[in-house]
Amino acid sequence: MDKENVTIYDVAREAGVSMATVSRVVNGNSNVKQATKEKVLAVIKDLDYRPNAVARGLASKKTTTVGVIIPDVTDEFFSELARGIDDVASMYHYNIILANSDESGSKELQVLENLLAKQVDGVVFMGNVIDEELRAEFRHSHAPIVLAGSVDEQNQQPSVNIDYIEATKDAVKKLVANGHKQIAFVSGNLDQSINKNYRLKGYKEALAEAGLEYNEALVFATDYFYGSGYRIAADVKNSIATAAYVGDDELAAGLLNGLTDDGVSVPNDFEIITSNNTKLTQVTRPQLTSITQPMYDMGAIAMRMLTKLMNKEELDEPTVVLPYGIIERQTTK
Amino acid sequence: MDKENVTIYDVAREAGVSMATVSRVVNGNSNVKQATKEKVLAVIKDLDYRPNAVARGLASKKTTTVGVIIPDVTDEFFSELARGIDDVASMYHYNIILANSDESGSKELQVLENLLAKQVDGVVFMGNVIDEELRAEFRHSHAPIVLAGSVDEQNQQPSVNIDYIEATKDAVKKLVANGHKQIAFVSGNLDQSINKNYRLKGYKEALAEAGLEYNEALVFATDYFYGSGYRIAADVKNSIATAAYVGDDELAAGLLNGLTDDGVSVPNDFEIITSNNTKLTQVTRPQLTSITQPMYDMGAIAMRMLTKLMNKEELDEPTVVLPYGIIERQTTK
DNA sequence: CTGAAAGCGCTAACAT
DNA sequence: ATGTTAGCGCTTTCAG
Repeated sequence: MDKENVTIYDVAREAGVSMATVSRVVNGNSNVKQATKEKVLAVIKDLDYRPNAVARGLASKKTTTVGVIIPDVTDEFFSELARGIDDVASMYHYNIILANSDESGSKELQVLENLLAKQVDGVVFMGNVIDEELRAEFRHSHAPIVLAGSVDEQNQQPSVNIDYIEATKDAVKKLVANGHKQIAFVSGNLDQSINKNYRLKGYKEALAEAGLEYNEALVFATDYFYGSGYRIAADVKNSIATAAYVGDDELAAGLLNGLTDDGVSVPNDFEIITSNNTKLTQVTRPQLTSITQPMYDMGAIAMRMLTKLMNKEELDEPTVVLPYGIIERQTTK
Repeated sequence: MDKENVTIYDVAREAGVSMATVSRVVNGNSNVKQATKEKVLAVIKDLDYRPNAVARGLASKKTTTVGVIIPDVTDEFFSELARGIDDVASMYHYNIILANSDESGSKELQVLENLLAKQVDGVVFMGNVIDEELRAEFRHSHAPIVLAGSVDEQNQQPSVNIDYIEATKDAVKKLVANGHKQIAFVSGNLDQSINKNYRLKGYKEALAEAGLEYNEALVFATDYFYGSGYRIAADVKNSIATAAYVGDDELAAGLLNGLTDDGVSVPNDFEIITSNNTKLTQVTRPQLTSITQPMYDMGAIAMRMLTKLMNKEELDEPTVVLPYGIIERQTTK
């Protein structure tokens, strides 16, 4: 029942040509007479020949697959990026091996080694803490690696991002402009440099420019879950804050609902501005005012850059910084 | 600069043994003297040898990667499934090639052929319309294929699901029990058999059992976007419906908000029950009452089944039907 | 317990 | 325009 797989050799024999010729027509090499080409094509169809990509990969040293390391596919922010990546990947005839890392350094490292062992032609990495070990693996890698929606303080890898410092700063300034003096900073873990060295930095800069003092009691760091935001609402309510900048939409949704359920009226009693403009921001009531960033495009562009790198082309700009915006909805006045 | 890749041959030479022996220690074959094993391991570490998975795949005819066809990673329902799949895949040392299909028959087919060409050891398929061409490819496939969260009317493939007919029926019956006589059925495209032959069927059965007449004017079929739900709200409001069963959470969230913004008070004036219990259901205000289904587990179990199949083991049960539930939140009384 | 050797199915010079 | 011939880096009999 398991009929033998038909190989390039079979079609060569059947078509009365050499393997090389078959290989040529399969790969669209123009150096083949029209007549032979047709004959070969006919045999291919007849035998239902399907080239073995693994063999091809071994011989050509190209697998036409790229690795994608993602914190969590279930996270709206990253899944949007992943979609952008996959769309342009498939446009260029690449497949993606997707691996969840949970932003765990050890998993990221192990997964990366795994991908490299599988001879991926390149990888796009998403994750916000790049330790020395990982960095070493990046350097060691034969395949190009680009970062998407992920900051690298040392800026050694090609990457595509928005300016997180400025974006956060703008968001906080908006709150300042609305008259707030006590603004909470709510984010994920401060071990992640995107939170500590980018968002928090932008937050501080905005305060400084407004002549407001930085107060650690207004910094709430947790994780990225809705429930965490909901739970932290009580603490925020009990603080002296009258508004909050939030680094993640699920967190913001949780905070908003927690506050609302606790009798706080947003935006009348409290204003909120969040960061990613995912679908969630339109679902909550009131709808969340948010920084906007082009997640899909970030993924798409990162992948496009990767195709160039894999093709040994020069990058015009190794670090692309995309524009962000702020969309005012109903959690700010 | 591009230092030559170190191959199994290099370590064999360096360790003074044959390639076969190196291969044995790399693969944990017990037939190696402890001393030789240690020597080889030392050389491997020394040379930083990394086995080439592509070569391995060609020689062994196993790639330890499985294909995953998903309608859209960005869809919460499917991304949860994907996470379950990836987690058990990595537990069994498989990687997944993830491909978005947008439920387009032609893309699904093309992607499947592609995956098969890459010699994946198996595939898990998510998608709700399986046409004859695709089915033929399934049959033709050398690699086992299991369906996850996707119905197959002909039930030819191993699959894991919940009982969509019963679940929908229960949901609608709940609405009936709450006194409703005019219940709207809101879903994605009726071309998808999950909507037409499962959900709608369950809906009709519930009506029939309640002695209620089926009324086509109460059937609203659109797609799976929040905006579509929001837009359709007006039509629903203008219909004679006093409650709705909705086949998708984004759609339900849209409907809910559309209705609310239009002055309809849920659940007082109108009740809603949705289907997937994704994160969204807790974010909306009022929170959505929903059918619950174990998305993550469905993915995990599907992948677990696949590992058995790839291992030539028998499946106890080719069609696993997981339990569902209904969680009452605030869009029903 | 270890080695020799034959592939796995294809690409890529190099000839012709 | 087409064929010959080496590999690609590893696994896997088969011997010993």
